[in-house]
Amino acid sequence: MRRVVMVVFEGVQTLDMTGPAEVFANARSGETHHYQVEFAAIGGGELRTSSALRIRCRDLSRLRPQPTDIVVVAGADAPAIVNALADEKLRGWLQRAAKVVWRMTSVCSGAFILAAAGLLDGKRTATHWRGCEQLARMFPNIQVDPNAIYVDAGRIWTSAGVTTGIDMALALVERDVGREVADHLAAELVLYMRRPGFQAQFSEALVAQSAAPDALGPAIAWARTNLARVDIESLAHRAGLSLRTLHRRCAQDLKTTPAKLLDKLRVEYARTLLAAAPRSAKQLAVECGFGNSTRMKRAFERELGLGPREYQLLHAQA
DNA sequence: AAACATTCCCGCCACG
DNA sequence: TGCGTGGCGGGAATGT
Repeated sequence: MRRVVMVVFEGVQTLDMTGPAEVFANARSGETHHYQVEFAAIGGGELRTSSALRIRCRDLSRLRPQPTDIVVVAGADAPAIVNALADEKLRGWLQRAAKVVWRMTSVCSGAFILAAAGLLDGKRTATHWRGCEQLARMFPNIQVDPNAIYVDAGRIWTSAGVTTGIDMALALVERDVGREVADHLAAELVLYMRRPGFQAQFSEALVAQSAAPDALGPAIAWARTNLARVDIESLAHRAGLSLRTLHRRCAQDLKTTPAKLLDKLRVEYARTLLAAAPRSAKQLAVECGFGNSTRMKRAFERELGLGPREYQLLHAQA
């Protein structure tokens, strides 16, 4: 039986710790549990999480890292994470543990703590999409992968935001114990779909809309529900902009171009349709506004690095 | 696979 | 003059 050490601190993001904890604590074959979960913080005692939940935890300083341990470092929002980063004892413990334990992992902004302890140098890393740029700036040696849900860098794993910790934990269970147990767990937790590590962590459409000021936002929202019809011209019209200005606004506000934006929305929509029910490539292409399956295939390859067919196969498991 | 057609992008300039 | 906009046109990218 492995021990899972959930490393927490004052103000820790509740789901970052409870999500993975739930996965590990419920991983079992018949009556046999595979993990024993412990919550630990420097100093121990009682602390408050982000959602005002109070938890009682062990003193991390007194916990001796074991070769079979999995360590999970949770994340937090701005003030709490900064305090955690500054905690020398915490960093020291993590550095010592990293040399010993089976796996060192982080959820969300927990990656900042691992980074501050120097454990991510030269490693590919995932973190919350909002923190990607900052992580890359603060630690230039780290290869931040903004698209990953989680990253398996050998003994060190990092996951993106909040609920992605669950996906990572499931992947770890699958690695340790096997596919069956992981699948069973996913079903128990009523997960809609287990996500592979490389799937984009957020909806392109939502981000595009929130980043787009005034008339462009609603126009994008409209485009999303009319993908079978829109083209660049109608999008511009809808936004009340000329083609030229639409190009400029896309470049400036969304760091993309109109054609690429539409392709992204289309691919994203295709993915949700694919997840909902099987359909022919031709029909899917029409529904998403690609028109034909060749164009759709190319767009998929550009956006995701794999075609619709492979994408579908990959998700058939769930 | 290669030639042909279309669409897209962006520098440039004129306008208010 | 400064600032944002719209239209033009050609070369690049994409699609057929």
